[in-house]
Amino acid sequence: MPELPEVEVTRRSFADRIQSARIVDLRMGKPLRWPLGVTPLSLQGRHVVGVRRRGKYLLLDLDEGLLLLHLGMSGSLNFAPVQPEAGPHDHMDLVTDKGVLRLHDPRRFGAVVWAPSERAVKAQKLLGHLGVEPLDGGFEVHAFALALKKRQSAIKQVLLAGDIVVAVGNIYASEVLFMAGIRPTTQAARLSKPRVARLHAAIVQVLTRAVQQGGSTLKDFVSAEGRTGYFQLEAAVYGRAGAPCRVCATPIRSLLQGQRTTFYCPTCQKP
DNA sequence: CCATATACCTGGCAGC
DNA sequence: TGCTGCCAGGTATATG
Repeated sequence: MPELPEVEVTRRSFADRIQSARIVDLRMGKPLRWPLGVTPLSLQGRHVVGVRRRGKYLLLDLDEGLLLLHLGMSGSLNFAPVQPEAGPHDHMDLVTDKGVLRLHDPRRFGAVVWAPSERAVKAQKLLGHLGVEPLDGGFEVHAFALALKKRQSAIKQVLLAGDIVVAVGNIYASEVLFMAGIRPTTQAARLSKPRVARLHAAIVQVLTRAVQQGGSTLKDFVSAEGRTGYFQLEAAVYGRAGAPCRVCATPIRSLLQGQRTTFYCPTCQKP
């Protein structure tokens, strides 16, 4: 579910409301991707200092240590003054004096991990080799082009790998390549400088627009205040195999790349 | 170092 | 109606 826009929309939907909240309790449900790494009891009395995003991870900074949250494929957060009794897929309740932050995650690919510091997070090899943030101003065309020159695999898979630029997932990789007019199977290293520049601009534009639209709700994404996203309504190619291209009416095609489905327009996107 | 495959887990849906 | 197989927004890890 959650790529950069969904994670960012989620962050914005509760960051201010949980700011300075005091942790009363932490209740964990079924096991997630990794163990919490600390006893929930020891978090009682800590305060939430801020909520940041790094790639698709959310970082809850506490006055001592931090909680690292990941939504996996099917996760969503909800922040409300009071939560009803937890259902079978609610696996974390962070109870604070300002409200309860609940993680709902049917597939349990998500994670909640405590670390004493960001240095410790890296030591646990969690936020290992993440690339640059595409919307932070540190995303430079020239460095992007240089990095792509070193990669022989298909551009779609290089974008998904996230070690050059983070947080572009399976939906937005297809969308970004459509906007840039680039065939997803094109070898990254073979892209000309002007085409890399178009791709760079497309990444920034598509992700910015998707955040504005509240993310994409394909199935069940909702922000922490329960809002669905609208970007999927304007998706050019994702999920539209067989449907006419919105630009040239050629039927959109799909293919498998590294076990993930890719969508593209064979006319608008050149190898 | 690089590239690709695999595992994790559950629910929804098409097809029989 | 009920079963089976396949698909789904991610990513650390193993393997070549």
